Amino acid sequence: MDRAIWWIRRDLRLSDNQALAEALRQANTVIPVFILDPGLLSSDFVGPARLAFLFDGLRALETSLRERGSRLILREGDPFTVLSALCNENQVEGIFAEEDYSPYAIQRDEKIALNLPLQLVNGVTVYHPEMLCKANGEPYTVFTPFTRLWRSLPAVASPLAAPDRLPTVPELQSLEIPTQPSHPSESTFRAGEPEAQKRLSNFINLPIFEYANTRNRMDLEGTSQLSPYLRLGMLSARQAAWAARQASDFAMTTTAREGVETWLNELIWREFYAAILYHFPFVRGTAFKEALRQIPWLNDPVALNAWKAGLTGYPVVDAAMRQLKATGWMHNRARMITASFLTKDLLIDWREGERFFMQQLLDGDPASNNGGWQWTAGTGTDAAPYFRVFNPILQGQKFDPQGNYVRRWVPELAQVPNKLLQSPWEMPLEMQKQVGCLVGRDYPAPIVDHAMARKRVLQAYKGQSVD
DNA sequence: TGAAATGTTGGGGCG
DNA sequence: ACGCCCCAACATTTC
Repeated sequence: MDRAIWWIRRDLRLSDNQALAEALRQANTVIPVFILDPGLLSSDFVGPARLAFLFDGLRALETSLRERGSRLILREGDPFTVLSALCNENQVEGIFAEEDYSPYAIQRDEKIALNLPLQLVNGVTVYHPEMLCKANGEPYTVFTPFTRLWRSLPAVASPLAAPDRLPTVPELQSLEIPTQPSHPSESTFRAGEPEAQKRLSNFINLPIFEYANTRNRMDLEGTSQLSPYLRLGMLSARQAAWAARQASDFAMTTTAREGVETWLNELIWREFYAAILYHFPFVRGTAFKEALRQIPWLNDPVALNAWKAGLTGYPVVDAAMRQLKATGWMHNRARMITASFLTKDLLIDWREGERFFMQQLLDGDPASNNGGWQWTAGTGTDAAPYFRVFNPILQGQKFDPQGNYVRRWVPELAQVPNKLLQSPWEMPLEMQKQVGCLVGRDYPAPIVDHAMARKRVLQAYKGQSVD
């Protein structure tokens, strides 16, 4: 064909882009198009942080396109309307896009494919969810057999190189990439493919070999922090999995091998939740476990706001929530702790937390975020049992042993001695004065007593659960 | 990818 | 030397 559109959605990269590669294979001229979809941008599952990251990512992509003789066409509106107009006015014969498995995307794409020549190509995950089913065709709902199958599949294909040159794009009208909204004040995530690839290569060069030991430590940078880049496809899942394979060739010690395998496992968790959402789209909004759809939530709006603001009186919870707001990212261990606190200590519906995380996180992904929340709430596939209640004090002591994480994000506690840092209300009044932190004035008293809350949530879940 | 409650063991102080 | 108690330390069970 002569002209095709590369419809960019969550694949803001030129390297290892199977949709772009297929468009280039089939067409002489490829028009890169991104559509600002009001239906998505105004959703309450989107917030300014990720929008700003998206717009910066588009700017970076446009730069890369121009360097190769192409350009980015930015339009706004309902995708079907926009694409129809583009096709009619420019004799476009094909539209190529990376398949997206979220319910909204599936519905949108099915409707478009009825009337327009849309071809979907795999790429959001390494393997298509349809490939990751049991012998009888049923999807997996337990992670362990899923990961066993994932690892047994033919080796991950090597990623595609970015094309050196791209065809010239006809003169088409294009919007300016918005400069609003602004970034979280302390975000360290620079958008764009070059940054993503640099971070990946840094990570597999050394930190990956320590990953098994350091990944749970909130006070260290033990994780790859690649999730925002995977979210918008500045890095492909295949590039990440391929890099892990390369790293495993250099893993000489047991620790190093464990590090690589543990990190790969996290990538497979991402594929697992993508497959869950693909096969069970109702999990967006409904507990996977039928027996846990009637939990008597308290949903106290005051408590919810305290949680959002990082003012619960539990230092590790507050540190994490403030990190989220300030940077658009939160350590995974901290995500589990804050999610457990919201659902189990405060007895607030996991959907409230899911939505807030989607609004705040640069990496907010409908599948992974939903999977994580349902896991913690105990309502999901292969989820934590309902009686697994995190103790925020013990979690802080274990995974922030020197308290550097808490001190970084909750500066009013900076002078509190280590022993009482995770439970500052236990400081004698004399000590509170000495360290300049009166509990109840300079830092909140705990909004709930954990021991009481634990008993309460076990009661609330009891009888709701059959297992 | 928990934590609390309960049970067991074994060393040491002490009469 | 012996029995008794206390209580860490560790293991198991329960939520």
